[in-house]
Amino acid sequence: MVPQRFEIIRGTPLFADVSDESFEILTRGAYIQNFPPNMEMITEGEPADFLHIVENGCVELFCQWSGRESSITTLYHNSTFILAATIKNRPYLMSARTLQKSRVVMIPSEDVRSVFGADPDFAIAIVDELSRCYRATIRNMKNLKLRTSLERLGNYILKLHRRQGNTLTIELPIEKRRLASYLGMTPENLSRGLNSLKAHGVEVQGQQILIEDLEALTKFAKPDYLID
Amino acid sequence: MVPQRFEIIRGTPLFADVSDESFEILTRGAYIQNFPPNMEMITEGEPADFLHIVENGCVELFCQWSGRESSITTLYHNSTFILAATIKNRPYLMSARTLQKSRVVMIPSEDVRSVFGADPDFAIAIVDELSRCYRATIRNMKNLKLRTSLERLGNYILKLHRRQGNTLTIELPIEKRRLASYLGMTPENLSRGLNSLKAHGVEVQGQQILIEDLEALTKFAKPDYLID
DNA sequence: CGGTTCTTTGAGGACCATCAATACGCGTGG
DNA sequence: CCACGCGTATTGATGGTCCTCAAAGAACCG
Repeated sequence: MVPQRFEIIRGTPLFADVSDESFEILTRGAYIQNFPPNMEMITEGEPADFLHIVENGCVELFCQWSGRESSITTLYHNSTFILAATIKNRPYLMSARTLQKSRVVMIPSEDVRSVFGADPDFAIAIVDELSRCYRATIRNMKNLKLRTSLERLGNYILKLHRRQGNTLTIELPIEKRRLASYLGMTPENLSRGLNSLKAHGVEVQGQQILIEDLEALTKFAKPDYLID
Repeated sequence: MVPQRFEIIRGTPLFADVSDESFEILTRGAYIQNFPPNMEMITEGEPADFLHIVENGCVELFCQWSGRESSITTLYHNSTFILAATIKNRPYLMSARTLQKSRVVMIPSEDVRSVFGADPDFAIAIVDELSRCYRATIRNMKNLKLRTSLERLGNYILKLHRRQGNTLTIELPIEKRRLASYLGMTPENLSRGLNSLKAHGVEVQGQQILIEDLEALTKFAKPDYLID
């Protein structure tokens, strides 16, 4: 019955290849929690007692300093966080809050570390996941340092376009103020930025975005496979 | 005699715990190369055929897009790069160039991946290194997104202060234009920024920086253990 | 010592943040 | 069903930060 409850995460890359024994150890001390929207689940600086996995819903990782706040990334189903803190047994560097009602699996960090040492397949999966997240962060950094806010916005829209099956009508998955923070700009500036992109074939109506001239937008945003 | 040549890296965290057999495999196909200063060793987009380790000297990781360039980090002796690309067998996301005459060990990525699968101690060391780099990048990101350029500069000086044994006379380890790029600003702005920090107890003479009022600088920069 | 590169300083302008006010959207309760 | 209240989104005005361009000074190197 325990395996039953955790069936969903069993299929994710991080756990797909682990042995049944390992999975049993990992889930033995684990539990599942349902969070309401807008709930701060973890706070930066706290010890990383659990590895978290978003089973469904939506979780934002963000950070704060000196009264300011910035959104780092948004996680959806079957995403893990924050693996590095768990592995190194160090405090979280980011806080996490739910954006929607979310179901989250929590595995005690100790169990993760001990199975990591005992099961080579799990170790490989961990390294894979870590590398993936690391590289995603580097891409994010390049995006921030090499592009203007308008270019970041344009490429973000193109990324949504690709993710949502190359449709020209795109739905923003998060609130604009959070998107603004993620892109390193203010909500006001995002609003103006979306208007500026009209000159490059982008039309906006609320959460809907319409790409009227994909070629123009692409020419402006210059997406790059080493960033996006 | 092969172990002889690679004695220096044997003591670094990544290799300290691996078995002699594993180390022999890792170094069998490896070689050491001496690079002159200002030499581009690897270019982003290329396949990651080797794991690189800076044995001595100084290497800058940077990235480019649309004619712009940005410095990501600077590596000194016994630093590895770029591990994640090696593990995932993906193209480099960053380029690397020497800033000084440097001696670099290059281990074929295939050997790294095969020893990684066979030697659990090496796997642990890899995960440790990956986590460390990942967390460093997150800190970097927080620094960029949560602070103004002047605050970043102030905290950078404080970091040097700590690293150089809490002396009040600090030596900049890299050129100012590269520091500017690392901090996400232009050389002109860095120059002006250093002047602005006079108001917070910082005096500059060329590559030398003198902290005249540590308390004032600290009060201004507000260093944070979750960022710096 | 001459040439190159880096650094600094100044002027101007682009970009972006802040503040303020209005409009919009949405859920709640009357 | 509508009115209300709350949070979000937009728009305008303003100012600050930061980049660009240009030129002069300083450091480095052959």
